Amino acid sequence: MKKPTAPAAPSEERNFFQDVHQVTRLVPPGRVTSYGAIARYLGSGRGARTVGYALMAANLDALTLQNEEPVPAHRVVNRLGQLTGLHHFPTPTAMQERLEAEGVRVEDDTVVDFEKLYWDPNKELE
DNA sequence: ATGGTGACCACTC
DNA sequence: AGAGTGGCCACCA
Repeated sequence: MKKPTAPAAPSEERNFFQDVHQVTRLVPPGRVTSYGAIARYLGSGRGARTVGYALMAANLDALTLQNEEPVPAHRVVNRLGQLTGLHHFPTPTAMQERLEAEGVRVEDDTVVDFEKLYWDPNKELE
């Protein structure tokens, strides 16, 4: 058995993280989703904060994996469509650049037509 | 072990 | 209608 006081895998993510990464990868290009939607989809409901945390870890992980499929964290924005996490990207413009590269218009760090591009895993995937 | 923080959201007054 | 507080999950000191 293992030691309950010591983490089995410090570098490995927890169930929640893995789940968040999975859902984020399901987001189609040109589409955006919100932390709350993912949190709700996972059953966390109000654990949106952890979702954002997982996204950050996902980005760092993507750099580490490099060979694996990165997590399109740039497709995840807050409920208002704002690129709140752009500060945590490798570059402050990486998130916006990537979104625009996919056809998503970003103005003032906010996704234009956010509700139109909004991709809800609960509804789309269901 | 406890407290505080964090890419947030929802409810209540 | 606007503002304030709690809640959720995970990590760090």
